[in-house]
Amino acid sequence: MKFNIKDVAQKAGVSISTVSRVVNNSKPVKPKTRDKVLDAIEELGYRPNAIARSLKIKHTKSIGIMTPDIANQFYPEVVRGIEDVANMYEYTIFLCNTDLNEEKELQYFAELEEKQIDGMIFMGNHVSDELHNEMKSAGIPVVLIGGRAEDIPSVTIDNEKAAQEAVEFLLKRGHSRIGVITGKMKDPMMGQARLKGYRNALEANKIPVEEELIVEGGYRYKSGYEGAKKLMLLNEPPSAIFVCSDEMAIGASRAILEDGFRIPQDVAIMGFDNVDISGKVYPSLSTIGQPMYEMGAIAMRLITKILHQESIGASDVVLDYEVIEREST
Amino acid sequence: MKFNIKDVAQKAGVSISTVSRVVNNSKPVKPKTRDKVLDAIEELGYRPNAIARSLKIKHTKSIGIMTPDIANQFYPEVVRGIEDVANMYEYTIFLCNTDLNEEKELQYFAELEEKQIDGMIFMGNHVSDELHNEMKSAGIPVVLIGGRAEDIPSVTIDNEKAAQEAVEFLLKRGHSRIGVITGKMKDPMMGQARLKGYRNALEANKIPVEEELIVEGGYRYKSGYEGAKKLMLLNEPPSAIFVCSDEMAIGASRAILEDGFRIPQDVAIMGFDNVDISGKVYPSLSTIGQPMYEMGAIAMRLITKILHQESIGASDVVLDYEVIEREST
DNA sequence: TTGTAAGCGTTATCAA
DNA sequence: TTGATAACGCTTACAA
Repeated sequence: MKFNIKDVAQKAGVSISTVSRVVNNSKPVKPKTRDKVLDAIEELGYRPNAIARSLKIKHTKSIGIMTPDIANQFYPEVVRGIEDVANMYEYTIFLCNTDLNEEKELQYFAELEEKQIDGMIFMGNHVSDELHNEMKSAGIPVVLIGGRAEDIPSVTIDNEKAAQEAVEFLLKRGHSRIGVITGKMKDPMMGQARLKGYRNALEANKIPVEEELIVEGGYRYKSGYEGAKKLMLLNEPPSAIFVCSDEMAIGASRAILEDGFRIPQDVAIMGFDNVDISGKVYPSLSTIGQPMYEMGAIAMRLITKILHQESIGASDVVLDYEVIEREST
Repeated sequence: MKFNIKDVAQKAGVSISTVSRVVNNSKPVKPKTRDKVLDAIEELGYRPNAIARSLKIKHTKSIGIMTPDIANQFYPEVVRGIEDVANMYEYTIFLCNTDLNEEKELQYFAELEEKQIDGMIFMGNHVSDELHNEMKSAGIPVVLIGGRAEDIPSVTIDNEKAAQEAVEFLLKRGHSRIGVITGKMKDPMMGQARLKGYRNALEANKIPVEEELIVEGGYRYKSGYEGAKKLMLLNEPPSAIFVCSDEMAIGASRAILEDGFRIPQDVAIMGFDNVDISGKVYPSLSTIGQPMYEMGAIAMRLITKILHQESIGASDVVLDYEVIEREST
């Protein structure tokens, strides 16, 4: 049996307003009547209906998260970061998987907007024009993680600079013939920016960029595996490879080991992300550490700040990365 | 600017009822007036308010998921399975991380119940009495993944049998001194059942169970690492180790490799779960494959069935596992 | 300190 | 085929 505020009021012999007042602690209530109400609540096992409440007060304490695929190594950690601070502020989160599909992004956005979410955190490699419109017109705070879009707060790292440091790290270790397995080139951050960093590093060190050393990957294991195979088949294979995601780097390591090369003696591998597993595999992966948990936590914190109209300083927050040296270099 | 059904009605010059009818396609509407309404909707960019709708119709098309920690290797895949079928049936999911903490479980359950979720999928190693009460009295379908509780539908695999097969697999490869790194012993499935399977296998093969070969782990990498170190320090170390989760198995592998042993020549490793990464690490992990995605998908399917009152057959569905042979054995 | 009543944006019943 | 209107369960002026 499900009871509502009216039942409680009846049972306690008071009006529904006073029940509301004790439930929300919103106005003083005489201790005695408060106790009566509390007893009634207890006895009936009353649970307030948050939907009805939301309808009235016009917010839901729910926020949406759109992630390309929670089953990918990178996202669970940031979602955890989001959820922890969401929970702290008593928000609860809707999770959506978009598969980077614009249709799905749009459809989910509409769905969540109808459900009156108070805010939304978006991860994806690009905000389409249509989605951008939706975001602007929805009238709720949106923050991006790992990407940028006009007029929308974001939390990122400096991918270009990080990538540059990654290959400079390799350069300093004496490598001069360095391959790269990139992200998808249509992805501005994971694709373009990181490749740009690679080029920067070589140019800054007066090393000519050879196109044959650049192979386009994606994000997943398989493309890393294939990319490395390709690279090692070159007449003059690289002595080090900068792989633009850890998952690909693990694939690349496997390919290299299979081909009978040693890591890092024959070829060094530098990853990107510092996904949980990268320190645990053998050989453990040197990589660029992205503060995934923090990115999520900060994004969510941003949302709460906007919601509470605390001034938010710079609305594009750029977090520090770190270069992590492990066994693969 | 946010518009509601009234605004649309006004703009279209009809009553709100007919707007509702065209929005929901619930009753015939003359094509001409339908068009007027559609135009108004378009023009205003009207989005129905699902909260108001839910208040009236008494369901929300939202379901809750409680997971110990989405950042653990195992869960993202099952959550993905859940979400995919949820999406198919137009449900959207609330995600919660409990850290296996009973307080948090209870608190989240109440929160979601107040938000009027239509159903709930629970993952955790145990359903406390209090939570069990809540589940029964909430009046919504609940299904468990990876665990059992009285009167609550569940989807699992036969952990005991799977574990037994895992060690029998080792036995058949000629190992007779087999160590085990267990899950937490207070966990009925990952802890108790899998250890039971280990004992069964040895007993069935008339091999005495030696307590020194049994070390209690947990779930994470570190306990696998430490467990293996301990085992390899024995006067007579095992020639194979059955590790009750892949993440621990990866930790164990690392420990063994560090100690200068080879896998599988000196010691074979058998994991459990078949987490995404286990086929990608080096050496790749032989393991028991749990159909994680399917577990999620089926659990969610169960929810929709109950919600639509389709009869559900057996309410405890036990899925097949598979023993996967890779490089570590 | 408490109660009455209006209203949040829908759906659905009933009449027209 | 359409329109008034009463819920749905709550919060919040306003009055007492």
